[in-house]
Amino acid sequence: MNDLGVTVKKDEDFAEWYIQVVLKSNLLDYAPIKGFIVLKPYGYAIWERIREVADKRFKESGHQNAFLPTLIPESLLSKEAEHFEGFKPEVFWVTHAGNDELGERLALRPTSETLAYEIFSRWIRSYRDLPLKINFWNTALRAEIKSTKPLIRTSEFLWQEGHTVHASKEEAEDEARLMLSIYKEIIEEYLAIPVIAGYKSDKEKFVGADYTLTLEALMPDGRALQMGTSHNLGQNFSRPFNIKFLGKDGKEHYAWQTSWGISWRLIGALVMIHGDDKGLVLPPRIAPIQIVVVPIFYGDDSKHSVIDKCKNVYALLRDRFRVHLDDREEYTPGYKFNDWELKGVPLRVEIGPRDVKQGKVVLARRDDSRKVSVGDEELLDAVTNMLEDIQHSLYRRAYEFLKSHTFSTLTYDEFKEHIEHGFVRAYWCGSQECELRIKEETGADIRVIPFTDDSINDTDMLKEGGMMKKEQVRDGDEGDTRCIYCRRSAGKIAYFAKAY
RNA sequence: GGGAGCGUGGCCUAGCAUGGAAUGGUGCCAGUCUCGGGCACUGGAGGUCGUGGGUUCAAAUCCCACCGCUCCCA
Repeated sequence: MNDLGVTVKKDEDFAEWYIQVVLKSNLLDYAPIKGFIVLKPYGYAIWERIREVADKRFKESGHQNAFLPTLIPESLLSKEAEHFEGFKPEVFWVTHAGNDELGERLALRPTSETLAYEIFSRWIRSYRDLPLKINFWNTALRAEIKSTKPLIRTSEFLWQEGHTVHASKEEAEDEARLMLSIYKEIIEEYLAIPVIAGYKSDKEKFVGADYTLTLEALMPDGRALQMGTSHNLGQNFSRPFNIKFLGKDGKEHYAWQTSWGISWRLIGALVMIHGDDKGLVLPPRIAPIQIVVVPIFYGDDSKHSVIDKCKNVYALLRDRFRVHLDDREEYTPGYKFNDWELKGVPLRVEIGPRDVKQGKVVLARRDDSRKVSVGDEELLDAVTNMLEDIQHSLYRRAYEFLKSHTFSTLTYDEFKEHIEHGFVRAYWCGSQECELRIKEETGADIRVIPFTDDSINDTDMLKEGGMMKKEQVRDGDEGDTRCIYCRRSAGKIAYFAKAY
């Protein structure tokens, strides 16, 4: 063993493990500017898969892609005061054009609401122009100086930001909810990461939004990670940006808006949740390479028959799967096994002289390291089933982790103990003061206030009942539903956790 | 905002106390040999010791300043 592989164990030094995995598996590299990274081809291929899946859903639900400039004049960015105050500390400013100082500073977009809405206001005149539903695949820049982490917290990140304009409040609400459910589907069914859906508290919501919907996942170190957000902006932006339309009633109305986004942070979550001591483990539905074929040959005698069989298998699988034939001659099979395991390819097909002779191949799973030998005629079925099985067992494993690290409690003492290990589900009075105090004393935030009135969460946790029961923290708690902190009567149930 | 530590071939690293030819591993290149779990051997290329200044016959080593990075505390 040498330092080509990951040299620390995931459960012994998680932070170091994460860095080694993302670097050594060839996802990314550091850039020469603090807080910035370079996404290498293998990492970008994962982003392309996420983008492919998401883009399809966006288009199916009536959204169109467009492009916006990176620079936003200060006068525009500051037009919505609360929004500006929120982003100000992390804005990069362009102050010069060549040698000349600019009359007005230009922000490198931290997010595009202000720029997009200035433009939207020129496009919208009548209710017939609505709804306007546009998505941008781009990057955003936020100056992160402390505690940066590749993919999780970087000063520039790849993301998509959707921006919509609607004629009614209800329509905007539905849109915000719909996009969250689309995100949830992508994250759970493709990335195999279970999430908890609900509202952000006022303290944690997007600055300028009426409310923010969020999806929260739990990382192996017990910290929560925000996976995607969808904001109902109400009329908070349409007023300052003057997005008005003439309704059927012949009167002018301010429009109702949403914005929503997911970023390459999802790749970071993927690494943390599914990875192991050997490196990455990618769910088949999102893996850029689902199957790698590795030939094993001794001398020239068997070499040709092995290579031929590998090519046949490759051709057979290529139509239905993303498959790669590793025919490099300068590396030994053992080296290749380790290399592809580091890169997280879900399934490996090994073909050697023995397999050629017996009319078989060896299939090796990345998730549990099991190897099986299957006859050539069963190959297609076996591969299909195994990939599905890997997809589901990865989700299952992540789900069991989330479940076993989500604690329900009625006492603050227990709260402080559990908060070190995952989500704590507790009653909360709804006051920001309690929220701040808890943050101060324990380092934990309210990550999500779960939905109680809809079907979004019913796909998993809630359906199983028990600890996830909607109206109660725990079964039979009707007698004590007071706030975990101030002991006043509680209006809500909230999930607390330390966050990235 | 406060404190501590670290910068040596692509990467990791020895050397620094007590100044005197820059150590080893990995990776890279060539060849031979191998290949069912990171093969082995031989040879080779690759270094402004973060930057600038100072002390000294002599500085990776001691002193000063700067730059960069990491960690801890608020």
